[in-house]
Amino acid sequence: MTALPRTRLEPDARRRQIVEAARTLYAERSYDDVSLAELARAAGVTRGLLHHYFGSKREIFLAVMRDSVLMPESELPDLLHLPLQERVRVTMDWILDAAQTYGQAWVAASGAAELHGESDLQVVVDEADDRAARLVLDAVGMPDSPALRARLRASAAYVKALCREWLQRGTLTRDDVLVLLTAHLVHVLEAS
Amino acid sequence: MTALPRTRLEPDARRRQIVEAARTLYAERSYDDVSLAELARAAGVTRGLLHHYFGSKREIFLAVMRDSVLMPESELPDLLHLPLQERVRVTMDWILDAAQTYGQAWVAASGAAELHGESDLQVVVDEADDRAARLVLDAVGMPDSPALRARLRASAAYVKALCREWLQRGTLTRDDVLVLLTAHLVHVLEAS
DNA sequence: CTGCTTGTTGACACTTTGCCAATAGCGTTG
DNA sequence: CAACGCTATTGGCAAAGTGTCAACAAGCAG
Repeated sequence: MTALPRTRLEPDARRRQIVEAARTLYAERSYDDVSLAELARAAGVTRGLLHHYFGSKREIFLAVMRDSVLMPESELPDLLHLPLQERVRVTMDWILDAAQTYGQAWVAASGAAELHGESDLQVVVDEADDRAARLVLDAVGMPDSPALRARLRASAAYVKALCREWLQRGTLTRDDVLVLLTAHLVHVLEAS
Repeated sequence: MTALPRTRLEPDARRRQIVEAARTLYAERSYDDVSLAELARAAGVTRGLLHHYFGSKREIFLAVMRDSVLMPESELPDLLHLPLQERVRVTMDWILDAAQTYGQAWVAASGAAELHGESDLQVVVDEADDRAARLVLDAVGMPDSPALRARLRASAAYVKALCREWLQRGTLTRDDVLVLLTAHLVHVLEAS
C-alpha cells in the first residue's frame, strides 16, 4: 500500500463524504456486516477519522439513516381550491412518486425492527414519520393538532408498508396503493 | 469463579432456556449492547454452547424475535352470524387485548428498521405479518387471496403503529385505536 | 463396572471497535 | 517567502467480542 498524499477537507465536506460512502455500503449489506475498516477504505480515509467525526460506528449508521429516511421537501402547488378528496389524492400521488424515486431506504424503514426499548434508530424513524405527518397536513391545508398528528404518524407506517408491497414484492400495483391510501387518509382526516 | 457442576439437558430444553434468557436481556438493551459473554452468563452456560446450538450471535437474536413477534393463537368464538362490521370489531378488540398483554415486542417491531436490502429480521417480521393477515381472514370468515393478503399485511404495520401510539406514547386511547382500526379494516375487506 | 454417545466446556485465533499521542496540510503573519 | 499555528488526519496500541475446535464428562446401555 503506497502512502497516499493526505488531503485536508472542511469538516462538513468530510462528514458528507463519509456518510455518502457509508450509505452506498449499507444499501447492500447490513449494519454489522460492514466493518469500520471497510467503511474507511471505501471513504478513502482511516478508521481514526471515522471515530474523530462520529465517535462510534453506531453514530455513523444513524447519520446515514437520518438523511435517508427523510422525505424530500414538498413542492406541491396550492391545492386549497380543490375538494378534500382531490387534495389528498394529489398529495398521495406525489408521495408515491417520491417513494419510487428517492425512497428506497424510506420504504425499507417500515418493516423489521431493531426494536427493544427505545432504540436509537426508532427515534430517528419516529422523527421522520412526524415530519411526514406535518407535511401531509400542510399539503392538504388542515390545522395541526396532537391527536391528528398521532393518527398520521401511524398512517405513515401504513404508507410505507403499502409501498413495500408495491415496490419490493410486486403484490400491489401503484394504482392499488393510490386508491387505498386516498380513501384511508380521507377517512382519517374527516374523522377529526 | 468456582466451577459449577455441569448439568446435561435435552437439546430442546437447553435451546428454550437460552432463548428465554436472551429475551430477558434483549427486552431492555439493544442487540449489540448485549455480548455473548453476558448472555452466556445469564443463561448459566458457556459461550461455546451458544455457538453449538445457534451458530452465531445473530441467529440467537432471530430465534428470540421469531417467537416474540408472533401473535398468540386465536380462540375467537364463531362470528359468522354477525354482520361484517361487528365481526371486524370483535376481532380487532381481541387483537388489542393480545397487543396489550403479550405484544410488547410485537408492537415494537413496527417502527425502526434494521433495513437495507432483505434484512434477516425483515423476513421474520414479514412472516409474522402474513400470519396475522391469515388470522384475521379466518376470524372474519373471508376467503383468502394473494391480493387481499397483501392489503392485510400492510394493515398489520398500521395496527402496530397505532398500538405504539397507544401503549408507548399515550397519544391515543384504546378506544381511538379500536374505532380507527375497525373502520379501516371494514373498508379494506369490502373493497375486495 | 465398562464403554459409548453426545451435551458441554475451555482455550486459542482472528476480527473489530475505541482511544490517543504524533504527524502534517494549509491558511496566516511578519 | 519563510516561519508559525491551528487542526484535520494518521497509525498503532489496548480491550473486547465472535467464531472454532479438540478434549472432557454426564448419563445411559450392555
